[in-house]
Amino acid sequence: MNVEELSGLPPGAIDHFREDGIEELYPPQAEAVEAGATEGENLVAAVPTASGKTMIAALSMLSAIERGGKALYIVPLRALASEKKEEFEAYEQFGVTVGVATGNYESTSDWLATKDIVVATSEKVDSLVRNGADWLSDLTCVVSDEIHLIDDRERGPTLEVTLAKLRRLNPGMQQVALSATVGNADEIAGWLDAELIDTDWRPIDLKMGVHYGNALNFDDGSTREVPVEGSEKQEAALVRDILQEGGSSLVFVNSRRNAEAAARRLGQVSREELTADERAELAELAAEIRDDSDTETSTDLADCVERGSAFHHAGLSSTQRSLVEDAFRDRLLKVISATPTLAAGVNTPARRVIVRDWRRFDPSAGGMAPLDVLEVHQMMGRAGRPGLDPYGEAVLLAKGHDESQELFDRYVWADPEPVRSKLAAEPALRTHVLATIASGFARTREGLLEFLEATLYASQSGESGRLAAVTDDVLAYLERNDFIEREPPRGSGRSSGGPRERDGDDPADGAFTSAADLADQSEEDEELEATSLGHTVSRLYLDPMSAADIVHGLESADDRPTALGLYQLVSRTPDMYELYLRSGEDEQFGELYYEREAELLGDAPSEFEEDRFEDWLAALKTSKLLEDWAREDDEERITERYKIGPGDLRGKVDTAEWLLGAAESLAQEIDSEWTVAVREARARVEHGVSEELLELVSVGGVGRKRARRLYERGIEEPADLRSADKGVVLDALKGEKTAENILENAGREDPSMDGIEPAGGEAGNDGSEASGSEATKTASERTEDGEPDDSQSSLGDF
DNA sequence: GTAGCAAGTGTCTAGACAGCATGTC
DNA sequence: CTAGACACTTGCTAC
Repeated sequence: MNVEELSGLPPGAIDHFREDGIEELYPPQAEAVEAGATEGENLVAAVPTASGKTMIAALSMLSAIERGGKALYIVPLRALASEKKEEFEAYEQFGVTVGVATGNYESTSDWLATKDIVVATSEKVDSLVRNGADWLSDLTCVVSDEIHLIDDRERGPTLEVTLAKLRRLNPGMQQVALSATVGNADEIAGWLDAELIDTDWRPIDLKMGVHYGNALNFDDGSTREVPVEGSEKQEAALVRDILQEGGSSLVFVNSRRNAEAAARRLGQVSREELTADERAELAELAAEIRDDSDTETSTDLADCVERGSAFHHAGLSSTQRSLVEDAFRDRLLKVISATPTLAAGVNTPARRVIVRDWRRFDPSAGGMAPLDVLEVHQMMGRAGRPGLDPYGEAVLLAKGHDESQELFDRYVWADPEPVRSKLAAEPALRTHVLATIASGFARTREGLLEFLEATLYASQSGESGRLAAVTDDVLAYLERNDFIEREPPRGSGRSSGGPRERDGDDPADGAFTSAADLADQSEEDEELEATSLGHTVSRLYLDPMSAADIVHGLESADDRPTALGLYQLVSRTPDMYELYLRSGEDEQFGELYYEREAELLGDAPSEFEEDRFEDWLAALKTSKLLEDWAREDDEERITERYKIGPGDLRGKVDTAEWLLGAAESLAQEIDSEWTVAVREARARVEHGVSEELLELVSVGGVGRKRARRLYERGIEEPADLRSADKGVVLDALKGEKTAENILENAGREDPSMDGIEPAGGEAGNDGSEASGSEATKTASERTEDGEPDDSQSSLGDF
């Protein structure tokens, strides 16, 4: 089918596609159009990665917009949200507007309301539903990308429930679901009342094979000689082999350490094939990486990059990740060894994909467990760059003949697993049952069960017994913790009351009144209603269990909680991913625990309950990390001390910021006297500063480093910036431009630095030696009152 | 004495969404 | 039912 034959798209769209080099639709795309993609029909497209799924979505969304509607594109990752946004922004030339909504990415709901296409993560959509964004009921087309992630234990239920809610809000809307090829795409299509497009078609051929000994055997029967020389590893031989033909490779391994070690070794291979120009460009890239963060991870990565290889995992900072991805896409980097981050993330195709490790440590399995077929196929699907490679190759590595055979059977010939809903797990239901009640989608137990009937889980399981049983457990939990109340049935004359407003007199609750009215209101049933606390928890997007922990912790505090106490409180919450205790650290943190026991909120588990006590210490470790951060320790020092990467540190700080923000709202909600303490702890984590710098850091352009330098020179609050000697300010802030900018932000009348010389430094003031040593002293060697503190430095440096 | 290597032993394990309101060095 | 790569240490040999 030619693009010219498409109808129902906004004027200009077809020209745009043609300019983009698109003339003929791929077969799956043509199939989608025939199935009614441009006419508002529901579709499930289960097709391989990189075979034009986005185009199917685009055709659906654009035609929906042309009919006067509005489209939502749901993605699993923030990085994908920005990738898709950029892709769709090309449509602005023919008048289609695009907005993004993720947790850390701009945008008010009002602003999103004006956009034709909104790209958002599934959690963000869920959050928007909970917060009652009006525009959600204007949607006429919803696309769910990577819908097979519904199978994911943690995040799948969110997608599932959110889709069910969106369908309820907009009964007639078009649903388009994009999936990897999975075992049961037909079931998903059945659930969504959608036409199914299920095909293995790819724009470039994919040859799958297994390397063993000196031979690479492919699924099409062909063989390629790839000898392994001397003590080198199989992957090294395979990378060299394809690199000599000008092809890049992607190596998937099962741990960060393996990724780093492999990248180091593969650098020996890639450096052999570099041109002088490439060497120069790589040196620049390496410098950029070193510049981004001063950590061991950065140095190691930069050392690899100079040789044309790189590793990729979640310990990298987001800047480093995109630097690596971009350079690989530009064919500057020849090989990346990666953990699964790269399989699910943004598009980074390679000529040859090598799946080195097909087993991964899984404590619940008691050892190494084989990866899912779906996951291995996702990695393999990264092989083949459209327009650049004649075909893609995906290779598994076997050490023996038997293993080779096993890999063919297990992964090459095998079909991916079916997608199974994980909704009936208690943690998932705990969250979603509360949200469903709080946002008015159900107001009785029966209404709740009826709502859950619209999920994939129900359509898969057939019997609702288990779901009902878990729901009852969850309801009991929510009631026990004062998140919901059960009320005896009332007469049918009762005003509906805002489903999200506890002070029930607000009758109009915007778009959601209709949703609420749909809820079953049988007069016999007792009513379920979210308490004010329950509404808050739902809107804050907290796991109710986290909220309960926080509330109990705050209530148990007799004295003003310290920052460490609050950090530990949020760190032990299910919403904070645990930092894990290394060998010997149980003792170190056990010691720290006895030292600071009094600061911790709530009751510690007994030491005889080993697992729970260890979790408690792991949370203490996380909170110590946060305290170090809020004490102005350097990134380098923290990453080294906790053996983590810059990306992990950012992640922990981000999560803590979010949870402490939520804790502040909860503190207010329960009228805790510690609200201010929580706010301050949150601000300290947000900016990474000690208490005395909080004021300074509120000035635009002043962060933890600059604030410290100003403070050391006697400028202790924003008002001082307005009166301070400019020379001193300039000395603290270096660049004139920066200094002027900051003075302006502080509200100084005349911020100009013209003709000002930096003051201080060696010259003048009271003893340059004393001030110098004060300046170089790391913050951890200071205590709140400025005295040196022996106990901290001995405890601090493990 | 020491370089170089084989064998033995201990360690440790993927990822990443969310509130709210704006901006580090 | 279920681990295995890496990094570091020790021990041996050959000069």
